[in-house]
Amino acid sequence: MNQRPDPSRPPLTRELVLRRAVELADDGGLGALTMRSLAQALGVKPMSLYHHVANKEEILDGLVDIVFAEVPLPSDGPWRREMERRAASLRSALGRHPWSVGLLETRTSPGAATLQHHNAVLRVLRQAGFSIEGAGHAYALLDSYIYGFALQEAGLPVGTPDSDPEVVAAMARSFAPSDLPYLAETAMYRVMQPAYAFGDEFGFGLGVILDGLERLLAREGEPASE
Amino acid sequence: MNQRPDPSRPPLTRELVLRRAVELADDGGLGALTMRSLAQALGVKPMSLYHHVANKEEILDGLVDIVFAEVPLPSDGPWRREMERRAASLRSALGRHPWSVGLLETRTSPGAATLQHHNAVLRVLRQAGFSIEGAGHAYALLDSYIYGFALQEAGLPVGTPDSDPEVVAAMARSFAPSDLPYLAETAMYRVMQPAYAFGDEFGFGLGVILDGLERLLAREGEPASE
DNA sequence: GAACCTACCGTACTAAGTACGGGAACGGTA
DNA sequence: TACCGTTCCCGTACTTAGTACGGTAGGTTC
Repeated sequence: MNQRPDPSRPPLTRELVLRRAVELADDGGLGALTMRSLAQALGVKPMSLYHHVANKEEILDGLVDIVFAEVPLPSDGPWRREMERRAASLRSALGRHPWSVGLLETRTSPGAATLQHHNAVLRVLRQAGFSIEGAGHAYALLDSYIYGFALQEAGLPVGTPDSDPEVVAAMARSFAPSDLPYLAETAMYRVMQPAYAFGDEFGFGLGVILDGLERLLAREGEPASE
Repeated sequence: MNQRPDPSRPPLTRELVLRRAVELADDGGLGALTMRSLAQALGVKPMSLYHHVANKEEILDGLVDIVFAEVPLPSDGPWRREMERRAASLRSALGRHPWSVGLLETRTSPGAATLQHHNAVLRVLRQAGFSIEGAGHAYALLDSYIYGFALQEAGLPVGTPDSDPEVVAAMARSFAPSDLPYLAETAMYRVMQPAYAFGDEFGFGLGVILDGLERLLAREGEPASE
């Protein structure tokens, strides 16, 4: 019937569609992102979206790439500092978009930003002196940690503080402390520490890992290994 | 109309429903698990399921707990060996049920098996000499790594071997090696190693982490810290 | 001015979750 | 034997998704 009912609305583009999709997923989760809701958010009818993306799968692939695009590429500083920075930005990007962690499991075709990101990280590691294999080890270890941490954070009820009274109460209802004394002990300890936030654990684990990688790097320097 | 069209079929139970649900998810992914498909697999009509579970959410919660129930509880051996064992079993359980990794992100109410599992792990760590806080650090670090690793493994196309020719080909199509030299380098290296499998990375990272925790434990022994 | 293209929409089909209201057998109980 | 409650199950139907199919209005091209 009509081409553009409201001519003041800018024409749809793939970029615009993806950006709005991110917003919808951010508040409301992936469940709130439907072709219909997305169309409505864009002031458009559902089927119009299909002129800019092939299907919903393609939108989901695009979303992952947008998240990676938000993580600044590491640059030329000392490798350990660069990796710390990257870990922090990646974690915060995953935290800003909690749905992205779940998506990583299913999305198998990386986008351009994702590939560039991987390349930049490998560059830092290689130039720091890691062997190809060592860089692979290091990268797998770092990313496993970061993803896993983000996954656990995403599983917590909204606020980062683990001491959310409702959660503690729900937990207390679900088991008798005497049956699970060690769990109860830790739960107690955390409740008593009003400042405790699970997010603070991140730095600790990252430190352990980077220390380990530093040792690996030193060992790779020696010719003894092979 | 009729109560049980096929009297030879055992009556539905919550357990039976959940077990079949696991099977459906195992082959076919979470997407293949619908109330309708589940009912059909059980030889029953969809609405019958609702007499044993409140809704699909409850099924999903149950699935996570089943996965944890498959992981043997650690026992009284040396903590490092117990943690290695647990890491291996947990990873393999997550690998057998790749959908479970994604579920962890959304499921927030742990089941009985899950709670018992946490308790048993904390017990090992505490009895090994970790402080409450140290055990928390250690646990968060270990699980982040294990979950994250499983997440990355789940993201790989079915077979564990990263050298799956189709994937490599798809990657090669999606970027010019000269633009992403470091990524290309690693991709090449892996293709040339026919034996390379991402799964083999697991032990490396775990070793780094356990080494770090061992040092932490030694440090906690000293009184200097506080 | 005919053919084509771009951007969009209307309609309609299919699959999924599930509310609602039975109904058939079985076990008391009287 | 008649009545009744309980357990397990089913039929129907509503709602919300994704998306195939086939337009249509306005530009663009020759």
